Amino acid sequence: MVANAGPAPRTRQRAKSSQMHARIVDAFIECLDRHGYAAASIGRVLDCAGVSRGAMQHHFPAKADLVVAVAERLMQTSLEVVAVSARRRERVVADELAAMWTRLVDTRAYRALLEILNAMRTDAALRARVQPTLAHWNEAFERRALVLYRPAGGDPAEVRELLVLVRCALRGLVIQASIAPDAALTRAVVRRLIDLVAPRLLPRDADAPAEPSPAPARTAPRRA
Amino acid sequence: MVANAGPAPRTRQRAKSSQMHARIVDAFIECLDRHGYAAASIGRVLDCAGVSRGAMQHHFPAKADLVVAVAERLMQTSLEVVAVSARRRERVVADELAAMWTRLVDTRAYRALLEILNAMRTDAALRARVQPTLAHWNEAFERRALVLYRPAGGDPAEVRELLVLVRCALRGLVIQASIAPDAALTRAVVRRLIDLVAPRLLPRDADAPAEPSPAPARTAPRRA
DNA sequence: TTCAAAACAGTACGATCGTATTGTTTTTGC
DNA sequence: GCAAAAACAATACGATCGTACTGTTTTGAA
Repeated sequence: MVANAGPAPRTRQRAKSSQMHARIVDAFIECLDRHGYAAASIGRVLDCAGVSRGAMQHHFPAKADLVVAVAERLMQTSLEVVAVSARRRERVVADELAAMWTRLVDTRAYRALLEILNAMRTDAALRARVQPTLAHWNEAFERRALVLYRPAGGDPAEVRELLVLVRCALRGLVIQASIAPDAALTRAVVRRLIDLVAPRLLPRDADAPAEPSPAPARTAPRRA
Repeated sequence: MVANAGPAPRTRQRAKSSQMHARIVDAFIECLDRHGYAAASIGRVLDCAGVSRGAMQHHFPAKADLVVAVAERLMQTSLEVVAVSARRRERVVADELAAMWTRLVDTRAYRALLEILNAMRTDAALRARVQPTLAHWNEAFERRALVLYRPAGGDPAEVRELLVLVRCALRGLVIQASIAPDAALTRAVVRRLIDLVAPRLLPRDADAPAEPSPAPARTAPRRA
């Protein structure tokens, strides 16, 4: 529950504290990515971060606190990544979706988050604690999406459902790419997904016309 | 490595043995689905199956043996499910994809398999042991797919890539549906996926013409 | 019938997990 | 400067994990 955000640490103590806090969190993220949720034990995180057991106990009285803190930080980070990616002026839908893979999903941070999300499936207590942040995360995504895109088919639910579909597909692709590494296939699948979804999402404020997409985009024209 | 398939058990001993074998495997699958990979400990499986530690030791000397056996059984089972689903005469692509969700993915068995697949991401030893079966599994899927479907775009790689996309999307949707249960949204996303993919997969042997798909299928016409 | 092997049962052991506990250093408010 | 609190360090403990080990029953071939 320690507020990590902001330039807060005025005193010297809080500076050291939040620095240690960040070291633990970063180490846990790395352990999640490299060893998975089950093997991301406290001892391993301690070794990875180079901190003592007492420090861990002080900042995170229980392991669940650490997991929740990391989950919340990862979700916040992912929102920032998406925001940065959208602040660009180009606004080509296909490029934004492609960036969603390279900059957001195919990332150490997202793989770590995926481990937590998957753990939430069977851990009711964890699910209950992360649920609020997760809901806020989803809402933020959808609110942004509805501002940026309008459905090609006219159905207002289409944007939301398509973006859930994209997220799920990329999520599943992370696992696929990890257990059967085939970079060419992975790239091809991402492109297929984009070719299918992008024509149905039209940019809302036309700073640039950016792909009016009258044609259903047959066989991946290598992007316009 | 005990051959599970076939009507083999001629003797009384082998009958009992394979029965016990199946009980352990089934219990492990249920534990994987309900508690996740990390919490699917031997003790829990023992309680769930109601067998002794000695029996477990006899049939599966190490836990990895159990995991591998279960992974292989689950993959084999999923192949059978797909085969049954394809033997029907209707051959409507959209229906087949829909069945892939309800009969294959949204299933206790597949959730268990997903736990193992996800564990393979970070467990190199497990990945190495399951890799051959996994490769065979993927090949079988793709071979069948290439027999049943032809690409609407002419690109022969399209069928393979689209089916990988479908599998990944449904895989990610399993997690989504578990951590944020919204049955309506889940169904809607599955339908969106089908509406996007089905028009690009044409049935090969036209027992029935079954959806020639000249129109790109705009807003989910509730299935033909 | 006999005997060895398979099948199962139950206990024991070392390792590791998460957490509680106690002690030491550093920082801060007064 | 000083007491209190925060921050960090280090050890200890109970629980659980996976596996090894020893005993008992059942089975199949001779």
